[in-house]
Amino acid sequence: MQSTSFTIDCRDCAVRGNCLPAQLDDTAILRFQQIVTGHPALAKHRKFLAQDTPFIHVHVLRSGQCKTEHQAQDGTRKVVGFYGPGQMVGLEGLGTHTYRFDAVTLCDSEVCEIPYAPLASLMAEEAPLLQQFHLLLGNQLDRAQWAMLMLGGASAPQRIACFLLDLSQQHAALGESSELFNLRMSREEMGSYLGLAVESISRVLTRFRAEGLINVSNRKIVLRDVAGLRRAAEFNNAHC
Amino acid sequence: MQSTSFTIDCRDCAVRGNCLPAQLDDTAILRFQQIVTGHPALAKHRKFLAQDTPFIHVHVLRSGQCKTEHQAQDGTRKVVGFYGPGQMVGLEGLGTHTYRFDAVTLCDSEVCEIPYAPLASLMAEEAPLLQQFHLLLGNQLDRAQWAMLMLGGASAPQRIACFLLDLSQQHAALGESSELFNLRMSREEMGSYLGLAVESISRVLTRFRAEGLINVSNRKIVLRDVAGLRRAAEFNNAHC
DNA sequence: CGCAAATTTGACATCCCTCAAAATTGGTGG
DNA sequence: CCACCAATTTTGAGGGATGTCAAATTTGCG
Repeated sequence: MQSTSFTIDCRDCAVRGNCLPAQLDDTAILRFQQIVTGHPALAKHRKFLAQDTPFIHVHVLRSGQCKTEHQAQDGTRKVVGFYGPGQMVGLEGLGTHTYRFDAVTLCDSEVCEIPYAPLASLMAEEAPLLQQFHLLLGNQLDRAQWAMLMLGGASAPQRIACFLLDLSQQHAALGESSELFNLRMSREEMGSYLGLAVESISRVLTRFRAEGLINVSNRKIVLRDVAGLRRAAEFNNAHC
Repeated sequence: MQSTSFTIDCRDCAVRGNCLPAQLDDTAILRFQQIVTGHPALAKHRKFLAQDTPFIHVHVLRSGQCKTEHQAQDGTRKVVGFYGPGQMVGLEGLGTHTYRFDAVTLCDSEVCEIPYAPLASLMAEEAPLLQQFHLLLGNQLDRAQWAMLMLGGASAPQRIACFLLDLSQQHAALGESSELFNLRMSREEMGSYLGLAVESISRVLTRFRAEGLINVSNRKIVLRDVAGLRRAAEFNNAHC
């Protein structure tokens, strides 16, 4: 996929506190880094994982953002998840030994590759690494099950309100503004993820603007009334 | 929750081949068993995990079946998953340190409890245990993401066809008939899980019967035309 | 500046939910 | 063992939310 690769330094990484080596001391981090492969930045819309290819590496976003996408036999594509800095991508391969989805960058991004076999060996020796891996894995499972609740039970406005609040929270977690941000994905990708038609996304966003909940101009979003959005989401769980 | 508990013997367990100690040799299994707590059989409709309580144990179904269920602040309940013998329940707690859902038996069941802390220590020493844990976790993530695809994109008949085929496969995996089985859950629970109204479930099942795809009499299901069901599912991925 | 892609808006169709009621099932006590 | 009652399931009628199709508008990029 890339012609060159190089070792990276986790200690100067912006997401160090949330990533796999979060709990490792300096000597352990050095061991960890030895099995991590860094790559030159990937351009926007680059596929870096291919559905149905063997699972070998755990991939972690160092910067940027990406989506995972399922392609059905009839060619239909559907977005399954969005991922930001510090998140692992492709973990469903742990069960099937095969990536189940394509992973595609939404903007220029850096992706670290960690071959699973040596990672597992290192986990056996460094307990904090094992803990952190399980923590991140548990979070992914939690997010997926929360998404199931949404997709199975929430109306279009509820889904979109939840989605915006979730984005807001993720931005906050990265130390960025939680009320003013740019969508990295198209309406079509949003709709695909939320199980809604592009037109529905557009209509609801317009309605939210008319109701004074948000400002939206193309991909620029301003949350004007977070409490109101929460009411619109009315999906009372810890995620929104 | 239970007044008594006792150690169990994994070697005579029906699901040994799929459970956590699947890959362990006899001496390792003995160590594993020391941290597992067995319990007397739970009756039907017993809650054995409570939403928002601290995550301490990994729970594994030794026999029977259960559902996990989310309760919203307004009291609304929604089924998030169904689990059978050999499957772990409550793993989303790995991320949040809190069970996110109630777990309730659908029929008389046996549940093993494994405290996570010593389990993690043992994983560090027994590599096959680590592998199996990650395999099962990966499978859960895979299932959840597959459910997202269904809930976000499939029609009522597609969801129900998928669901039946999935059940069929699970029964086959346990060495039972894949074409004749009993539903352990009510129409309401099915609908809640699939994001459909009870009435829709009923109507679609009746239609499937009229089309010769299945026989259904209350909770007794016979798959009469698996190929036809697959066509109805038309959700062309490895799960159906 | 110009064109292709993305987004918005409008009109209409459809699937599924809601409400209502009948039929069936399963459990309980006589 | 049977009768009864509550809970579950089925069936029917009608409405509403969201998808589909079509076209106008805006955006982004060369």
